[in-house]
Formats: sequence, C-alpha cells, structure tokens
Amino acid sequence: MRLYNTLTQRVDPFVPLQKDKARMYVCGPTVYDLPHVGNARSIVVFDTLYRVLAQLYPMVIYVRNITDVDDKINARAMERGISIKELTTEVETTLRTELRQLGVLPPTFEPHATDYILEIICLIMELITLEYAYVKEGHVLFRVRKDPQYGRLSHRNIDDMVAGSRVEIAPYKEDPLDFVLWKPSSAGLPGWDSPWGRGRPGWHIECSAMSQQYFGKTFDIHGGGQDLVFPHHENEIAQSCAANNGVLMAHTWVHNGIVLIDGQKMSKSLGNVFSLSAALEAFDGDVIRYFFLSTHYRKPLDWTQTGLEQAKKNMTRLCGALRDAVPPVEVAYDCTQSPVFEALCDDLNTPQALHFLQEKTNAIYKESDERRKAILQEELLREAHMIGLLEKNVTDWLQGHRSVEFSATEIDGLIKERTAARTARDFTRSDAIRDTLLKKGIALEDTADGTRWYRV
RNA sequence: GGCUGGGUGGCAGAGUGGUGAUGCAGAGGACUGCAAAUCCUUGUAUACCGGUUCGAUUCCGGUCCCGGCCUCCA
Repeated sequence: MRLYNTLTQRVDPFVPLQKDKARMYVCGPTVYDLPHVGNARSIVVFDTLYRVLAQLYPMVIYVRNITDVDDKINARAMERGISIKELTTEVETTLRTELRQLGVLPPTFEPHATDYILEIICLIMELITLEYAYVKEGHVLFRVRKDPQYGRLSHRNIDDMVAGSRVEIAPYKEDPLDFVLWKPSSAGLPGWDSPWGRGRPGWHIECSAMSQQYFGKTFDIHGGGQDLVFPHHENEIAQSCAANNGVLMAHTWVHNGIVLIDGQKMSKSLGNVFSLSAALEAFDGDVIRYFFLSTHYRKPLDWTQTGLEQAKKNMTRLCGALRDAVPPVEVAYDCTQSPVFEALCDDLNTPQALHFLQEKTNAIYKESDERRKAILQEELLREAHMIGLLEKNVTDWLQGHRSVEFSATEIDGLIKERTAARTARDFTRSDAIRDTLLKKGIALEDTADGTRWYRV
C-alpha cells in the first residue's frame, strides 16, 4: 500500500514497523456537541483505511480516542445545566448509533481521556524531569524552543509562527510558543489531584499518553483531520519524541481534508455547522458514506444537496444491480486481486474504487447469463464490502424502513389492485394508483415477472 | 505575511508524457397501454502565459483565481 505522509510530504510505500501488524491511532471527536458531518467524514475515511489494512495484514490495531475532558465540554454542560458526565455520555451514545448507520466498524480500542489521567500525569512528570516542561502558577507548560525539530510535521519554523503573532501571550509562559500540558481547575470544574495541584490535562497530552499506552514509543499511522496538523499533532509529536529520547512517535501521518458547506468552511462563527443527525434524517447512512468516498480523502469535500442526491442515485443503481442476487454455486474470488483493491492501495483512491464498482454494476445489468450474472453480483458485493458499502440487505435498502404512510402489505395490496386494473385495461385507475404511491415516495417498476417497488 | 493544497465538460470527480475514466443531468432511439427501470446512440472540459519534448492536461517556471492552517476545530 502507498499512503501520503504529511511528515515527508509525498506518497510513500507503507511498511509496518512490525511484520504483519499495522498500528493506527486516530484522534476522535471531542464529545461536547452532536457529531457534525466533518467528524463523520474523518471517521469514515479512517474506517475505510482500517478495512484496507485489515485485508493486508493479519493483525491491525486501530485506536480511536474519545476526548471527554475539555473546556468546551465544561462550558456546554454549564450552559445546559447538566453534569459533564451526562453530556459526554449523551453525545457518545448518539455518536455510536449514528456511526453504525454509516457502516463504521468499532475500532479495536476506544479509550476515554478521563481513564488515562494517571498516565497523563506520569508523562508530564517525565517531561518535567527531562526539562522539556516547567511548572508555573499551577500550570505545566511545554518548552517549545527546547525541541529543535519543532515544526517538522506542519513544515513551518518557529520564527514564522512568532511573526504570524496570533500566539497567546500569558504571564505564566516562558515563551509565547509554549503550550499547556496541565492547567489548574477551580472548584466547579472537573479536576484531578496532581503534583501541581488539582487540575486537568491540556488538549494535546492525552493523545501522546494514550497512544503510548497502547503502542509504546512508536507506531505506524497517526491520523486525523487536516485542521489537526497544527497545533495538535505538531505538539503531540513534540511531546512524545521528547519523552522517548527522540524516537519518532508515528511514521506515517495521514490527514483527511475538511468538509465545506456549500463552498464555505463549516464553523460555529458562520453558524453553518451541519450535524450528522440532520444529515441522517435526510439521507440514508450508506448514501452519506458513498458521498464521502466519492471525493479523495485529502481533498476538501463540499457538502451540497445536489451532491448528496447524486450519491443517492448512484447507490440506488448499485443496489438495483443486486436486487435479485442469488448466491452463485461456486465462488472463488479474491477481492485483493481486484482493481477496486488496487485503487484503495494507491493512497486510498476511493473515487477510483467507486469507478470500478460502477463498471461492474454496468456489467451486471448487461449480463444475460444467469450464472455469470450471479458471480458478478457476488464479486460486486464483496468489493463493496471492502469499503463498507452494500452491507445491508439491498431490498431492505431500496424499500427503506422510514415511511409510515404505507406498510409493505398495503403497498402489495395496491399493486395487486393496479395489476387487476391493467389487465382490465382500466388505465385511468391503474395510473391513479401509481401516482398516489409516487406522491408518497414509492416508485413502481413493471417487469416481466410482475411489478416491484422501491422507495425514492 | 509565513506554511500548505487545488484549478478537468451543466454538476460531481479520477487517471494519464501520445486519440480526456465513471456517475448524475441533457438530447435521440428501443422497450412499455403510458411511465419507471434497463439497453443502444450522442453533444460539451484539462484557468492563463511561457519553457522542456517529436508530442503536455500530465514535467518545469511565471501569472491569475480558489481553499485550508498559523494554539477552539475532524
């Protein structure tokens, strides 16, 4: 497999450090509010990478953390008048349900930052011993200028950052560039006892502590959104390398592009944050997943109504090719030899992979030999599974579960009535039934074997 | 300002130093009672200017435009 590495700024062959074992750590969401489509894209991208790695290596360990201690969480819980635990549990439950709808597999481990406070404290103590960190007014800060390689991931140098001068100047900092490892908590805020008083961890240290807990000093892939490159990942790499005598924290750094809403950056200040819940109300999880995968993961993705509608049509066509699938008698098919897999191994080129799925879909529609068609259908199904698509029963998918207007039985009844009207050549009646159903989002198709329906 | 990524048909979006995928949308046809689905046919694109080359959309340089990061961010 080849992957773009932010650290080297090129597509490099991916070789795991330990034979037959790939280890990946991805920064998961901070659970302060409903997950948005940007969180969802990132999670789907790395879920897809996880699936590809799982085809390539006998063992893949995928850690995706949950950040459940953060000032945004504190503020939101206060605002809503609920406890922090209530808030984080609520968001996490929603997240779990919604990710399942997107076909996201559970990672191998899903650690919570609050379960690793002791490890965080120990790591900070080490950094202090090594003089990479210092204590000041209840804060512990990382001494950025002690790290000569600081900036290696985001490819910027320290002086430029200062020149950019939006760095926060705080009285307790030796240098404006220094960032917080530990900060004091007042009585009302979550806090843990530490050698520096009651406090809570800064944002970056948790990932260093947790990844080290699972993987030790060094591992293969560290992932996250492009907006995490600086400062989050830059700071992580600085902390971890400092604590581990310069051993490189992760060898391959993979970052997905951000999601735009109608061409604009999604942000709280613009008020255009699009929640995954809202997206799932309008579109099926598979459609959203397809939409995410139809753009290369490193490019920005523009979230638009027409884009989603196109994805929906594509999914419908894909499912249509499998509607009458029967398992073929013999199936000897190695997905990893397919062009789909080849595309995925080329820096996770999912648009190219989808192209090959579409080609196979076209071939299925055209195939008249039933046995060969069944084999193609089985191949398509297996290839689609590699990227987490078509995992649901296609008839269920096409007929949906959402509408409460008509039950499947009622629809079948109306279809029977229409068929009778057509036999009697009462087309006014039969077309009226078809129109009624279409208005409720149910489309009919007359085939040689009778009429069938699907949800539009 | 510094650092980064990008500009491909109506839309989405890949690949490629040698006739520009694929899907959606459009047009015509077949099928159908009429549709839908499906099938067949079909039009339209590589921001601009130079350079390298027999040949560039692809490589190099410049211009213009768009996006992201620069301590809240997936």
